[in-house]
Amino acid sequence: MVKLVDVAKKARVSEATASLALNRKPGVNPVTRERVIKAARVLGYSPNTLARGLATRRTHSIGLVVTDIENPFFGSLTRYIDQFTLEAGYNLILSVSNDDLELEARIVQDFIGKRVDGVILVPTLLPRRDLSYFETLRKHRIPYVFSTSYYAGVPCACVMTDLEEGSYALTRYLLGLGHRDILLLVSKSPEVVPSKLRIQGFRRAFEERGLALNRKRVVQCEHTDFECGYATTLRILKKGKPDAVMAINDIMALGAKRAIKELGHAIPEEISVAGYDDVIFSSIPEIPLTTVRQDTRQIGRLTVELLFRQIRGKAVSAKVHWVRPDLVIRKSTSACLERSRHEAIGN
Amino acid sequence: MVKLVDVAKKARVSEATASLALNRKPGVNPVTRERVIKAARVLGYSPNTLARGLATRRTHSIGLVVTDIENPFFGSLTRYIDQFTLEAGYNLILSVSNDDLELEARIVQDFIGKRVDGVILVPTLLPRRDLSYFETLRKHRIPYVFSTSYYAGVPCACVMTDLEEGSYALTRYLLGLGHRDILLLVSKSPEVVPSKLRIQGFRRAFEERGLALNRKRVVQCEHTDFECGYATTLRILKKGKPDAVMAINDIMALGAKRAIKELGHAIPEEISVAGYDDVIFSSIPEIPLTTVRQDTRQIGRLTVELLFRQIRGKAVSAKVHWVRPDLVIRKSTSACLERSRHEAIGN
DNA sequence: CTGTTAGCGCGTTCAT
DNA sequence: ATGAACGCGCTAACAG
Repeated sequence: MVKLVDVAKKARVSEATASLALNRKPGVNPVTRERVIKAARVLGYSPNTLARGLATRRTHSIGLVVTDIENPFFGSLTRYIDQFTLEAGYNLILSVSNDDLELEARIVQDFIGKRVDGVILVPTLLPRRDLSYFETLRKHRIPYVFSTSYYAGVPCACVMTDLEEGSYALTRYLLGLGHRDILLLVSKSPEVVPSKLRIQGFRRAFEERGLALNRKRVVQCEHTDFECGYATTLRILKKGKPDAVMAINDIMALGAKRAIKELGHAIPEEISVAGYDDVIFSSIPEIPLTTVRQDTRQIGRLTVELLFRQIRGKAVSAKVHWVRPDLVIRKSTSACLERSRHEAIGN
Repeated sequence: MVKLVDVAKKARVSEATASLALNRKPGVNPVTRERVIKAARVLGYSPNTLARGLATRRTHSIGLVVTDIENPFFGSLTRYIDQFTLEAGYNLILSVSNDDLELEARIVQDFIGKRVDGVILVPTLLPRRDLSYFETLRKHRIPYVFSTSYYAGVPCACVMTDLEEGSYALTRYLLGLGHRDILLLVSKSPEVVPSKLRIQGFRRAFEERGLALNRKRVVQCEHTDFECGYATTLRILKKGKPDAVMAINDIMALGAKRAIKELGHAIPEEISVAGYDDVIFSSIPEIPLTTVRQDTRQIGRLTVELLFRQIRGKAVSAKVHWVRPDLVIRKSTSACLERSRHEAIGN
């Protein structure tokens, strides 16, 4: 294992000079510097980041916790966060929490142990009561930022799509098409931010029209995947046909579509379906899903920016930085035929 | 920053004893041990992994390089690799190479600097000539394993699907349906393992039937994404209609489907389409893509297993460990109507 | 400009 | 069973 002292010897300088030269710091003769750099290359020297981190108290790595890396939405977000941190000269350490609160805590603890310079956290879809690791992060003066969602009660900046607005826009659009009996599929814990905001936007659109919101149409699902979207929709449709189905994400919406088709209903003629996220697959001609796009690139960019601002010592207010959602209308939604026979449809 | 010495003081023992106690090593009085552990908890002690790694020369973290984390295929693979390494008590450091050779090299160099205990590499879709970082890995005695593909000329174990076999099975199936003029969309550099093997399987199926393979039907694409699958297919179809189109992955196949539909051809009646990977979206009713499934869980499990065998000091032969592919027949393929009018279709 | 020295926080002999 | 002293590889502060 060739180390700094070996390089120094070969270049006939002291360890300190070798260090300065290799780190391109000022105050070292250009000729000596080149000699050191060459010696390092010849010997195949690769600096030990651990030792460096121990000495400088900075690791140049930031930790990212993601809930579900199989979902292209988070895949895309991860890609951009990785890209932007890399451009800033930092490395990303990624771990997958799999929506498990305890695992998430372990991961963050590990990040702290690794002395990362910052943490980006994509919260799980479960309410977190034990906030102790945030306290540990604070004690260690490790900056952290929420991305995509946040845990209530944690004083921390957050970058996320204005889900309430997106949900509102989508619901308003559906109501405008004459739909009244709209099913909303949310997560297991509806009090969690991503669900809560979507429900709020949903309700706002109804109230705006002076319509009452049937709370029973807001359905909690154990998981937020294809299977669960399918099973839940199937179960509910057997008890009565809604005008439209909105899901918390695209993949659940696709599950819902499957259930609807299986029961012989036409989409969108009989039932409209809408998702959320605008995952790449949703734009494919076969899928044509109406959805609300979340700009992962923008979210990633702002998240990284906010984190680095803190790393550079600047204070960042613990508020939410909202990213604008984008209603994307495709072919899984259309006017509600049944209603239009009975009622006049408002604008 | 509370450190080991602080814990030791609070527990009224020496640093050495505190270390032994916290690491649950033998030779320390159970009572003292509890006292130490409690002191650590009270103080919110979080051991500095850097210092530990420096002292023990083991970091308990392994590095993973992935090419494209937006593709659910790699998302799924990453999920399993993360899971299995975690179960083994190791942490994963993930970086995205974005199919960039130079970036890949930088990432691996960084892993070496971080003194990871092992590296898992998903090679890019480009041929790698500069093999120097493998030499550096060897010098540092850091074990490494290829997953999903490998670079020719590097003595290293690899876990991947038997792509040749999968491609053969799929081609054979299409030939059996009467298709003869089959388009094969591969990557920019056809000499790269994932493309080469698919082409070989393709050819074997043709030769088995005594058919000549029209080399012009093996088409190289700049990228392996939806857009490129779409554009390439569009371009080629304008010069003549093939019986079927096979793509190197599912997402390209979907691009091909779009092009075919856009030109007004029916799938599968006029042109059959098949993909590769069996990404979750391919199973969705709207997509019904015939494809070759790769068992990401199995690949992930074996990859991690092979790496840890090396980490434990056991020798591992530098051969490829093939995982069985699985032909999945859905509704994007069917018998070739045109041929069946003219020729008798073999079994 | 360059060399000397003292930590960074922890694990690990070797005594006791 | 416990403690003192040293080393892991590197950077930073201070001399020269």
